[in-house]
Amino acid sequence: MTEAAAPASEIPPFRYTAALADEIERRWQDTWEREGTFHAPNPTGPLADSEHPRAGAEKLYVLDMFPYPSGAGLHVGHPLGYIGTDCFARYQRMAGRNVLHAMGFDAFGLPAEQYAVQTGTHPRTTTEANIARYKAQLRRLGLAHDERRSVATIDADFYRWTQWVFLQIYNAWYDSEAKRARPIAELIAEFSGGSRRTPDGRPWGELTDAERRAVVDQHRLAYVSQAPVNWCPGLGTVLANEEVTADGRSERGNFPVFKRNLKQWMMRITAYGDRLLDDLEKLDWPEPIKLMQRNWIGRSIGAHIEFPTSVSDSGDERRISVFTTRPDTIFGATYLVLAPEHDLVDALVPTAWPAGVPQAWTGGQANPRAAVAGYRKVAAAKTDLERQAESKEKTGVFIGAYATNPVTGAQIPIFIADYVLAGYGTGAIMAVPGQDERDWAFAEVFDLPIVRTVQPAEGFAGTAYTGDGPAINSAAPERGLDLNGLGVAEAKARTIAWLEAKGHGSGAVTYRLRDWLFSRQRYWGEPFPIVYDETGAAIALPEELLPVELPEVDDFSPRTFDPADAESNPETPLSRRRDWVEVELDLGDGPKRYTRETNVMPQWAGSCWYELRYLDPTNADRFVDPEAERYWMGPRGEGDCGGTDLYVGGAEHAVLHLLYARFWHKVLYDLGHVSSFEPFRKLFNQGYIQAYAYTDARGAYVPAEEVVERSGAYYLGDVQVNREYGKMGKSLRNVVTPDEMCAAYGADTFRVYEMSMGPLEVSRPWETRAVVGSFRFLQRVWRAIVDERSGASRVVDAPADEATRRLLHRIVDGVRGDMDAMRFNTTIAKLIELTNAVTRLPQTPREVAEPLVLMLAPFAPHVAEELWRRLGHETSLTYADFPVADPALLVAESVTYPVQVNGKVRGRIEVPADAAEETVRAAALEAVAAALGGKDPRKVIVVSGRMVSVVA
RNA sequence: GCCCGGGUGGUGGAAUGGCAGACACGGCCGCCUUAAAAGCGGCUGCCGCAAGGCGUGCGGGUUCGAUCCCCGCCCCGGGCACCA
Repeated sequence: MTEAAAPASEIPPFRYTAALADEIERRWQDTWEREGTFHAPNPTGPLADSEHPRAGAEKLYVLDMFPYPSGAGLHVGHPLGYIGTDCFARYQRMAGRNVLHAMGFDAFGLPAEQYAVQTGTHPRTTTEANIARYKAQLRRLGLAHDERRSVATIDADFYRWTQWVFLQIYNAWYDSEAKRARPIAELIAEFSGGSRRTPDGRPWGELTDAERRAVVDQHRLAYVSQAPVNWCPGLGTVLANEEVTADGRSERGNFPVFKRNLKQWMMRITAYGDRLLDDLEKLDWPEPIKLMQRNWIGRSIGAHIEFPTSVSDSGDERRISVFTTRPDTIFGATYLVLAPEHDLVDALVPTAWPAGVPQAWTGGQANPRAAVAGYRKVAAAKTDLERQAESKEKTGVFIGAYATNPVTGAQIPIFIADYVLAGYGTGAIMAVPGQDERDWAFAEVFDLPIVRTVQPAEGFAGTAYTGDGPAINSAAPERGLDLNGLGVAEAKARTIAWLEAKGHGSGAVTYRLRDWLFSRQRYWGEPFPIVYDETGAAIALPEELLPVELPEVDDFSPRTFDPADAESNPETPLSRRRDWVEVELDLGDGPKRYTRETNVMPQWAGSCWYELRYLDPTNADRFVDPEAERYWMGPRGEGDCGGTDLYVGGAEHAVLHLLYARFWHKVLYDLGHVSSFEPFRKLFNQGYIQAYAYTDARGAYVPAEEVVERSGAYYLGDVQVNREYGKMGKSLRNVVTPDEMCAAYGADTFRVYEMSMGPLEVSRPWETRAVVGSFRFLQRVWRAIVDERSGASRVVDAPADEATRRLLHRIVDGVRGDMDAMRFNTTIAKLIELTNAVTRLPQTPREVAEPLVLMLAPFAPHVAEELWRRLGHETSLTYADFPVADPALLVAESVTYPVQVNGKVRGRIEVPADAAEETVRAAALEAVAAALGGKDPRKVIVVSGRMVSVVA
């Protein structure tokens, strides 16, 4: 032994160091895996276990939004929510519940496909390698998942059931009377039995096969439509409305998106608009997320009103149907506006201007047809961004035709203008400038009449008045309608009744929500279980032919185009595999040749139902066993929606994933496949961990970990750099990984740090140098129980002193409350408080050491298991009872009251906890006698157990 | 423009009508050490030598008492955006 070895020996041999943490953590991770510690028993089936300590216990289903396994691996921000749910799940297990917590992978996605296009590596190869890496990183964090239940959406065993759910949706229709989906066979039965009328009234038996199929297909919840869709040439695929940003670009890649009429698969989510909206009431979700869904669905209640038009050149009588939320303002409808692309425009435009048309209405054109064509051309050339920028400036052109206001009988001009959208309502409005800002602005530009039909409030100085008030100028006694004096609500009801009685319209509801565009021209997604026959009709494959496996291809790329080439057409990667596309099948009428659907499903498909597969991941006969679903997700009584007990993830999925998943779940509910009618009962949005990034004078990012702060400025060496705050990312050179933190301090320290840095729902900056505080905390806990020099126990069986015992029970009580409410940061603060108190004691009483270790276990499970063992326990603490406070010890013996005089603390008194109010009052007045200066107080308020306030 | 969420020490945050700043980082001082690191202990909102005063974005209000409730404004973050 030489002198050189001395420094190392100065660290006490049994100190809780990173090396010891690492050893403990890996050992316990192996033990948990070997013993299947976190397996949650199902009520029946292969995952049932009647011997399990929680078999038959009250259940709790805790769910994370499962990740897309990206090639970059995890940074410290990613596992925040996962650690949060893990701490909560571990606590709930100790509190007696049977907790289901699993982790899977949303593994179809664009990045692996784009990588494949660049390198030729199969997306499956990349994705599976990424999943393996994620699993290793997550395992290192000690997350207590039931690993038997892990699924990946790319596994054929999984997507077989994604395809199966698609078939359920395809083979269903929405019965708007019953307000639920029903099997398509029941619709066909109604048609053939004659209880339901065919669209054109002919008996079902007289329709050809093709006609029948067309009628049925019009009702399906998944259908092919030739409709305007979002075509993104830069990505080579179409996109859902939800995937297009407000300025008309793709959310992913930021490429321009164009409206094109293309044949695509759609999902009839609009049929569920009402229920998706109304059932939000049942959900325990953050209010802002509910609001975003409400806004996205955008239900408007109003009326459809029919306006007869002047007879067109062709001699047809045409009526224009408008949608309005303000039928009560119909007396003020002084013109109509159609969207430029509205179907009726061409039929209505006459060849020549009527007499006396103002020059400003004509767009400077010699005849209406030229005016319409000219306006359409200008409107089409505008990008969405330009439209927005110019949204204040109203443009339009008169089409040369007039309509009749059904209530006033007045001839009112018809315009086209781009402020009316083809895709909303009927694509036409009655313009009421008196009560609508946009109509007012348009009326001013074209000098159109403005009639107020609601008396503005006293002192109103604006233009259009949209508030409530009595109706004015709204009587047509000769037509049987008089609204004058009525409030808005009453006037609406009266008008709708009149419209319906006279056949001029009816009450109506419209939605902003559009049907969901469900096909993508990509490779790396679920193939559709659909083939086409020689007539081009779509035919669903029978269940026995599932899964339709994704074939191998040489070229993973869809054909992409110049991002600005709006006239290009999609071409799918699968369409190039002709030997896969052309297939011979016997679908009941002998072997025939069919062509496969070559689109694939969007990335959202797998995430629409994965939470159900966790419940019964090995089931080869059903997507989920009904009993397992009822146990884990079933309603908890009359009116309850059921669903997972907790769902944690980022707010960025507020509309997309959460709306689609709710929709699928409701279809499955209607068809009797699940007992819950909402998938996620409680939603919690975790915040994000963000980071500082630094740029030098050239704007290039410099390694964030090498930057130091000196007197308020930031330096890399001697060079001053500029600080930015935002995401963590490779290109920003500010990534910190959980792996680095585990190596430097251990997973337990990392977990404690992430949970202690703030409330789970709040975003906050990462600060590596602060992690040491959590490390010191765990070292103190360790030191309280293990002697650093000898490794011997410092725990004694002698009882704790009264003060320590009271502190313990107060902390236990607080910790329970905090854990139930997922306030992990304040829980940890309390545990630190207790630890700091114990640290000051010469020895650690067992009656404090054991509950401390148990309360620490959800956050630092490895070191807690290790200490639990050193405390003499032979089994894992996973199912040990979480400490309970003794209520008798929560009542303080004496209370210190601050005494305020005129709102300022001027003294303190200590009195027995059960002192009468008079006693407290007298003691308080005595304590502040000096401040009162001999005067009698005007008022004395004694807040029991809190404080005394004296008004001098 | 409209709708949400939020502004508290040098930093992350705590307290939701009752002693503002729990707990932690950082900083300062000390112990240990030849020294450094680690660890441990003390102090640390601001002004002031002190007594004391001031202090939760700004202005007002309710209250014995307001970070908390109400009204008006400013700033930051998010969502929606001609939706009839």
